[in-house]
Amino acid sequence: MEKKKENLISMANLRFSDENPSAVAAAAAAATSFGGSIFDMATGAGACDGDTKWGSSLGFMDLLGIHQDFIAPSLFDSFQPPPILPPPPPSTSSEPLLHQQLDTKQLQALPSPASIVPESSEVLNNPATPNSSSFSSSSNEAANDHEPTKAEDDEEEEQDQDKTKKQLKPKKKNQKRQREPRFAFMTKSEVDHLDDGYRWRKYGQKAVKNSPFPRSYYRCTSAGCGVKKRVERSSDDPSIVVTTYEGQHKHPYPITPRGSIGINMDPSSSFGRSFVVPQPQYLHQQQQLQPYIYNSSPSLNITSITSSGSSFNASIPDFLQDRRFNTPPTSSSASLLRDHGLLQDIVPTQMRKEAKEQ
DNA sequence: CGAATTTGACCCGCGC
DNA sequence: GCGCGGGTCAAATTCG
Repeated sequence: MEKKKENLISMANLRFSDENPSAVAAAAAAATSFGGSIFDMATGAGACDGDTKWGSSLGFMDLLGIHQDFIAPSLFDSFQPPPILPPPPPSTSSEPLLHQQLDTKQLQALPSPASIVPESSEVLNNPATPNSSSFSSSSNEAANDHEPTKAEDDEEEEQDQDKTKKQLKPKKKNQKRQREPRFAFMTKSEVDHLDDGYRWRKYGQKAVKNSPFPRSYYRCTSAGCGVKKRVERSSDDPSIVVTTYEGQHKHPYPITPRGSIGINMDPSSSFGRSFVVPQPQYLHQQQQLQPYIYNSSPSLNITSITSSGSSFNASIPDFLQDRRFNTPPTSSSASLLRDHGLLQDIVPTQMRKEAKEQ
């Protein structure tokens, strides 16, 4: 139980911000490509009019573009399925997550409401520390970013030591790790590493406490791009893959070898806001896929969290506020986590909705 | 042969 | 101060 909670919490810890739209987009792309569907969350219960709505040329980027306009009190209230999902890449053998099975337990474990209650972030990373808003805590690293002093001081010394010990990263200290905004989402997939169109290089893997599944760490291979991605499987539901993006790509969206994803990231336009979407055919597929894409059952949860309360609103994706998506998110929908990174804040919302709608 | 992955060790922050 | 867990590094290995 605890574990589950922790998992969720950690996810909640992620920050959803406008600072890393590309990451978000990538996430979205990945999610969608997996059939996981970030968006499957949005539609109304079971209603899959998604194709009509989503069918439009709205791009992921647009959808995901985290803008500052979003001010909706409740993300979910205004959230609806995105227009189109990129065709699932062949490489990913995503299985139709027909029904999300995020553990209800987990969900239940999370407190309540959602709406953007900044302070509620308590549960985050540190269940133990209540007031340390998780948000801040999880992002505490980020928070710490501003304090180079000590770090720098120690830095030199430490470096020496480090060297002596093992020539490991001398730099680390300097930069006192600044955590980029993170964006996490859950997808149901057999494949751990979702193909989001970007090139990733795995640089580490760690066993996850209380989970039989390891966590893999990836870094964008593009030079100068420090975007990282963390992938792990939910211990609760092995079919669920939790992907966390950190940072934003500073380069154009790479051309997908598979050509499965037609995303056109135009660096000049705020990093790929334009998303070229799929062929009509896909739409058809979509319908077929709908069950897991728009399915009312939450097959996927998007969790996003903003590091700062203020950023919260700012970080909300356009699509969330797009009037095109008028239908309230449904139960099934994935939960969008944002906000102080409290998963609970989000999940609850979802749940609430579900309750309502049902 | 270069790129990507694996994997053990180390760093770092945090709670106790 | 110590232990734990998350995150990262980099040498070794594997793959294309």
